[in-house]
Amino acid sequence: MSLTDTSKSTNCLAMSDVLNRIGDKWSVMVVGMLGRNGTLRFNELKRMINGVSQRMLTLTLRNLERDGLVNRTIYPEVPPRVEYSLTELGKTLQGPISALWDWSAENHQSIVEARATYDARETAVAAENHQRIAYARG
Amino acid sequence: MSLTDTSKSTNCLAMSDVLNRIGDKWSVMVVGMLGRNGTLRFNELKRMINGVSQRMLTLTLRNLERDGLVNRTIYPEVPPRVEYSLTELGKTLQGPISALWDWSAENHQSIVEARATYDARETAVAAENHQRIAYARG
DNA sequence: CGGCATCCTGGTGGATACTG
DNA sequence: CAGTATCCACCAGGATGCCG
Repeated sequence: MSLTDTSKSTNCLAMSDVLNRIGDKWSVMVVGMLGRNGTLRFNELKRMINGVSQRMLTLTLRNLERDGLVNRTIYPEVPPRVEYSLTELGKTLQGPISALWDWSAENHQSIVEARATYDARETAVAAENHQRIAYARG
Repeated sequence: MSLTDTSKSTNCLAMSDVLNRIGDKWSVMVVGMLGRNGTLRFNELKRMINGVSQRMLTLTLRNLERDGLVNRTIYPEVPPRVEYSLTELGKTLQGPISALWDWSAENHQSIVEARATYDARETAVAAENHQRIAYARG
């Protein structure tokens, strides 16, 4: 499926659907972590992913499992042990996600600078408009 | 910046920040559309991106502009004309996004099937538990 | 045409407490 | 340890109406 095919509406729907899952920051983080570390337990993931709540990690993992991207293995021990890893399908996602991750690392600084420039200009424009209003009022 | 560097916390923050913008489905759609069509007007984008509201398209475009990913050109005519296109930085995003788009097209079906399998199993388990409860109650 | 301002609602997700 | 359950605050985002 080449890039030129993406104008088809079916691809928009697929992209939309996929984005609803992997566009989620926690999902990307989980796939990234599992991709690099192979197999991780629940609390290991929780510690590695900064800011994720227990609830969100649980939901994220369930969704990834449901979509066939993550394996969930339960060991019937006491205390319980549950291990997560990427499925073969999940591993194929590593490529695109790595590309995104690398892009972020490379271009984050540019974005931060662009924001600063934009905000400075917006502030200046706002001040100018304020002046105009003052003039109009006499 | 290679994949092995992504365990650094700084990269997690950058990724998180970038994901907040490009993880948004509308942003991805807009970049995709502008990438393939070069320059588009507001209502052209609105027509091409199925389901986007005027408000969300406006906000999405403003954020992309603020992040230095999209150019906004106003032509002081009547009726007004505003054209949008990707900046150089925005164009570099096309690669990662295309990769994601292609992956979606290729693997969407697998995900749909995985969901169906998962849901069928969950339903079966729920039914089984229901049986157990019935037994327990006598 | 290409917005912006306002209102309003549903869902997202955090905090907390409890369980096998 | 690895969840589940419940409550609740917040805000994302749709609908609508007005404007340059």
